[in-house]
Amino acid sequence: MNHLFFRQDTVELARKLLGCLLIHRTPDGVAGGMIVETEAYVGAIDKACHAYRNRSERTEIMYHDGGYAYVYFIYGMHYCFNVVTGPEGEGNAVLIRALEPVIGLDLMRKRRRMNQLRNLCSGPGKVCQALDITKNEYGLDLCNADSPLRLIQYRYIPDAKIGASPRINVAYAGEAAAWPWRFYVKDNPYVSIIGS
DNA sequence: GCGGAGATTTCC
DNA sequence: GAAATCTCCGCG
Repeated sequence: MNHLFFRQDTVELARKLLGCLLIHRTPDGVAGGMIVETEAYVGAIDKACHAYRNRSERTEIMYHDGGYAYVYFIYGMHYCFNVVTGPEGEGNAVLIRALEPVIGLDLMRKRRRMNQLRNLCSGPGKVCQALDITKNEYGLDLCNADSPLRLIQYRYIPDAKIGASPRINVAYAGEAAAWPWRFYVKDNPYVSIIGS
């Protein structure tokens, strides 16, 4: 995947990223999984987006060309991983909310102190803990074949298998709170909220 | 400087 | 249902 791919419309990309593999290589080994749940955030119009009228040191990477990693720290204890999308200057990103574990299962189990496969990567904070993604990964180029953090085409998810819903925990965002910009693979047991 | 709130997870 | 826990931002 190259930067051209990530320059597409952000909501469209949130759908297309389902079925891709996210892989992180560290000195401990390689870990990764298939993306099964995403959320789109669009800076120009979306009150829930960190880059909504808020260009700062923290959000700076969101304004770059698509295909870079945006990682932020939340609630004093968790990291969340996003893919920057769209052309330069817009402030868009797709939050990766859940993976189906594929590579490095034992490494992820160890990092999560958890054996149950369904609880390894079923939430944005869990994904970062299982893959050891922290602020050190902020700004990494996801398109570079030599990068330790990469996105790779893996499975094609047909439209009929894609569900949509409002995004999670953005009630404060006014009318944007109701926009159906969360996407997930239907009937996949590794999404963060079962039954939706 | 200070205070509040947050794209979460976990356990009671 | 609430605690844990910290960084950033806005206010003044």
